[in-house]
Amino acid sequence: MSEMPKAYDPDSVEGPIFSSWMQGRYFEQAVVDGVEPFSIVIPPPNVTGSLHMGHALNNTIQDVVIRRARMTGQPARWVVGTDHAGIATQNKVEQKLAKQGLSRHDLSREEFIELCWVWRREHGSVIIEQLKRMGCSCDYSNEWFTMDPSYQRAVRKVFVEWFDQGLIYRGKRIINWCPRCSTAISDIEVEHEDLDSHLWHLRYPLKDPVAGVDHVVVATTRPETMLGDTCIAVHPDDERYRALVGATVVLPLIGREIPIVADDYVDPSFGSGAVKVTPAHDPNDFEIGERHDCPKINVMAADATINENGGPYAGLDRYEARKKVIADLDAAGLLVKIDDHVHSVGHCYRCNTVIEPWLSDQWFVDMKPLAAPAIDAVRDGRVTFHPERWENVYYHWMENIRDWCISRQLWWGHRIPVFYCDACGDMRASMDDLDTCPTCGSDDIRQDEDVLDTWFSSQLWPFATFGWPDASEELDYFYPTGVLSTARDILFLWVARMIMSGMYCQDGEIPFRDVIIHPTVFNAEGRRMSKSLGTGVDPLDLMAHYGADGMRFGLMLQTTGSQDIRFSEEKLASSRNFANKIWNASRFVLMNIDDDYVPGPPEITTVADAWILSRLAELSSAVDAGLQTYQFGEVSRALYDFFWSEYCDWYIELAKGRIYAGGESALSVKRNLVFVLDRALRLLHPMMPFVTEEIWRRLPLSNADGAESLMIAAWPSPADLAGYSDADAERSVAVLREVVTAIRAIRARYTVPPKTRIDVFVKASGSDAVLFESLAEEIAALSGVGMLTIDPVAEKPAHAAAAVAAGVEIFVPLEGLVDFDAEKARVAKVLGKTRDELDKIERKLGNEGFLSKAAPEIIEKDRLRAAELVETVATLVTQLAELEG
RNA sequence: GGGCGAUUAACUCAGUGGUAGAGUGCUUCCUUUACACGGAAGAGGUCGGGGGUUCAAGUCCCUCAUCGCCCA
Repeated sequence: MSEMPKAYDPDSVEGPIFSSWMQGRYFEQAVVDGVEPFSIVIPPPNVTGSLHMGHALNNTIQDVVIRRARMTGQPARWVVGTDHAGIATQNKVEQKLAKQGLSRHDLSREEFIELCWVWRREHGSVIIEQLKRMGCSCDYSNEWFTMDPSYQRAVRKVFVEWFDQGLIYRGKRIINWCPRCSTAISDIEVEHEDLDSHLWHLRYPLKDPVAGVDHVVVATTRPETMLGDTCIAVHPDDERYRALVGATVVLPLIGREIPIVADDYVDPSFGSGAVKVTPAHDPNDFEIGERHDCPKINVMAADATINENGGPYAGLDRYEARKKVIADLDAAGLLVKIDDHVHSVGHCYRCNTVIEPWLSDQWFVDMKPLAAPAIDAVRDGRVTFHPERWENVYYHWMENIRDWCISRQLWWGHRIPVFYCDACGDMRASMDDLDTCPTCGSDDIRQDEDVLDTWFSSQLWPFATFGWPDASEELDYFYPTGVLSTARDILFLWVARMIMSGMYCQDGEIPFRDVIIHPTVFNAEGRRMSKSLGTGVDPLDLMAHYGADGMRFGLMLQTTGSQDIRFSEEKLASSRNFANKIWNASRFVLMNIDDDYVPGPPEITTVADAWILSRLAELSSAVDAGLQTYQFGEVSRALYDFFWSEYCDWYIELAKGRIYAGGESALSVKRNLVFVLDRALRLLHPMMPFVTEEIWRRLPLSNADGAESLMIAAWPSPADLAGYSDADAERSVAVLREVVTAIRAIRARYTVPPKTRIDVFVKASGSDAVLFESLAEEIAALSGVGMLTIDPVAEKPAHAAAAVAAGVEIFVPLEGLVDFDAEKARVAKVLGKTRDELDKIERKLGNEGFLSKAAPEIIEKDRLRAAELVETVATLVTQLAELEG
């Protein structure tokens, strides 16, 4: 066994440990008949992506959950892979082409798709490698991609079934068009942002004056769309315009004659109360246009320039057209006024370009029939959200769900398997590509040009990754999965759709039981981390500084159910220090294990032994329960406190004397040190897999406790350790700690040199005296005491510092050192605080309501506390009097 | 406009009815053979404001304020 370096060095440990896990094939999990499995599917990262803080957090959570499950003996599989990210991947390849002065239209569709595959082979594994760097225990031998051949069959099967059942339909609708990506996107891929803009009031002349009125004023936030206006609408009850309904307006700049119609949609209080209606460029206007049978004139091309329908403005970009339209209207005296106005503008969630509501032919999914069972699954608890409040967000969206636009005008992706016969007009969805029309036999047949939304394929992830649509033992075994962990912005894009499609495709069986919605990681200023804004932090840099364990644990410390994370690098630094602390504690234990050490079970020979084992038992139940309810912050704090503030600060310190003394006591304390370290490392392993594994392999364990690797060692079950619970030992050590701290405080107050032994008198009688006698050795060892005297009638020497701890008085003779004035001030302050507390508690005990209504154990606790406080006050009063005398 | 969340020590945050906690920072002391990525001892909060319920409220209810997010 090699010597342990003085400081833990993640760099030299993480690589070899990870390789050993891969070599041991511990991440792989086959079907085990008759044993309940546990599985997780990773939210497939975008194949073009690289690890960001959201991934780092989310994958740490999944790794913690799956590692615990694996250690409990459940067959555990974590499915990994990437999604083909239609827009993003296509962008990457187009950028590459652009460098050669080419666009995808210079290539055939097939050639372009082949380039996408090449790109994926060359760059698509970046994020998978980064997951390995983090230590994620995914099954990398079974990596999936949403364009895999069997996955393509899954997508096609769902499309064809939904098509045949009428759940998928084609229609000419207003959709969200991204002019940069040159494709439609769905409603939930649009992000709305309030922008400062204007409300332009425009004067539209009437063809013929009505009752002396020769124009109508309309207000608009998008003046350039007036080129496509096909009517003016007013509210039917609006007295101002009643006479004008049915009149004709001559559209300025264009000259088209358009009617004034009455429609309930119009809000008479907004703007002038009259609105211009552009049915091809606004979803509400589309509806008005439908109701009044107005033409839908599309004035914009796919790149958001004005098309030939825009007359003199054809060819202008939408914003140039806006400027020119306003200028021209102004010149014609038709611009009435411009108000400041804030309005909500949709942006593409991929590229942040302003979305254009645009009329076009697209494919949609009718979501309501799919949503109904998925709502029930959450209502009746088959699927549970953590934190629970996200269930309401889910219900709200699902109950108001709208049809999903699934067609994308891209080449890279799952091509829509719909075939049109130009000879007979047949249109059908087909599992197999068609060369001839099944109806008329013509070969004049073509496939739809569009591909499907990437989310259409990734919604199938929880079952397509187990081989569906083929019958599969793995699907039967691992589906439904146990946990889905994700960021909240994916709730609708992904989680809800997985529940819907999972239940549809798997006979109503849900895809996962628990959904974890983890916090969002913001930067220190509370801003969203963004690569383009430079406000992000790179997890790879963090791992380089703090180790993968430091980053993981630092994130876990910050993960609570109630609050987003304002990312604190300090927490990572303290987590790195924590790893080093554990390393050094282990180093101490191993340095003291000599060649003739024989592994064995723990042996309780002192109160400290009983205490640390009791604390271990408590830790195991806290960690086990906490992980099962996804309380990652609480679990990590429990582990931190146990290792640092109990095992290191007290148990190891108490062990030193016994080790140096040798003999039987040395052997038993070594066995306890090893046993507790072993079990605690197991409990910590899911959060800090590397450092725990590295240390654990060095531990001298008995065959019963050993395994090739910590990651497949047995999880310490709370039931196995429950027998070590010992309330008496815990109380005794609490007293020990209080007294030691009091003596150390006296030493610090008078700067007694560390090596100087001091004499200490403890004034205790009865059961107190017995307790102190039993702890005398430990107290002395930890506070540098030469002679400890326990005496029921101890008298305070003249030159002595004094303290009250655990209800007893402690004297430390310090000839010539005591500063009486400082001592008086200190005692007075402590006395004041103690009296305040006593007053409070006595008021409570004098309250009839409290005595009659509070729980008896609470009252008893307060009585004991009051009694102790009374003694403490009396002692302090005496001490103060002596100091003043 | 509707909903959700937050407001606790200088900073970042735990704490879902019974004596206010942690990490970091700060002060003092300590290079004691596990660890200076350390040890010891300290200082520092009327738990955003107001009202209510309760024997008891940081914790439950109402209300206001501020900040953030989502939906329309």
